[in-house]
Amino acid sequence: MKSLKTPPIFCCPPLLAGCLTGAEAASAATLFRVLGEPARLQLLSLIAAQPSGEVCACELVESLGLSQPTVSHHLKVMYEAGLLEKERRGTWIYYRIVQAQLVSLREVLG
Amino acid sequence: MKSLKTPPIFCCPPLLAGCLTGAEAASAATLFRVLGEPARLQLLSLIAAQPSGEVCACELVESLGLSQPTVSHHLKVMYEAGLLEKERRGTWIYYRIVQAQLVSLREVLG
DNA sequence: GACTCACATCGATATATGTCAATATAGAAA
DNA sequence: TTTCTATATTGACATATATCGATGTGAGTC
Repeated sequence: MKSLKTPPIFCCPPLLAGCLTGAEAASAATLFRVLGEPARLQLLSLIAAQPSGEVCACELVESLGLSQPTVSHHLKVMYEAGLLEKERRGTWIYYRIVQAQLVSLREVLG
Repeated sequence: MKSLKTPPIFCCPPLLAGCLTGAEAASAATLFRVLGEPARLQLLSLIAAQPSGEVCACELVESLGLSQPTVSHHLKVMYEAGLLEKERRGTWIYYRIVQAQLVSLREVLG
């Protein structure tokens, strides 16, 4: 914090408002934080690598060295963040990537 | 985990290797995790909004509602992640954004 | 040297979260 | 209904980290 007894002589004037509002920063940060986990990035990569664009959850459990509850947890985190959509077909649940969220993050990085 | 006593009859065959290796996922996740903090995104936004492309640290301290040690911590985290570079000029330290890291993250999202 | 400003580090604390074993739930098939 | 498979939830634990007050460090000024 700047000292209270002296005016800002040596330092620069306050910045203009930045491009990102607090709310925008918060929502983008929530998505980035979801991506900030190697296991989740690999799950996304596995889904994206499929020509069908979807993968059943049991395949994802087998592909990483993680337990089934842990994979289920990561899928839930990404689903609730809007990065994945899921569809039940019989016993299995298929996950797909929601592109819109990734696109908005790319714009933040631009 | 799949049951050990039965072969994978009802389930699908293992996936091919995903696009991201474990190491690639780890390094990208580290960067995403750094971005997964609203305060850090706002700091980046403030720096990016400057025509000069650089901002002295004291301005950043004043622009967010956070204490000076906290801002210093966030700047250090981003600097060590390679997202920022800094230059001391006299008493002040100026921070600039390193574009290369952001570009690589955009590619991961593509 | 003495003082001030800018920034970094330390220590402590609270909170968040990744992980798994155990268990629950839900659908399919017998 | 009973049983099996697929997925989710719970509870517990360990680790990471955001935050701040206090203090240290380094540069400039008097």
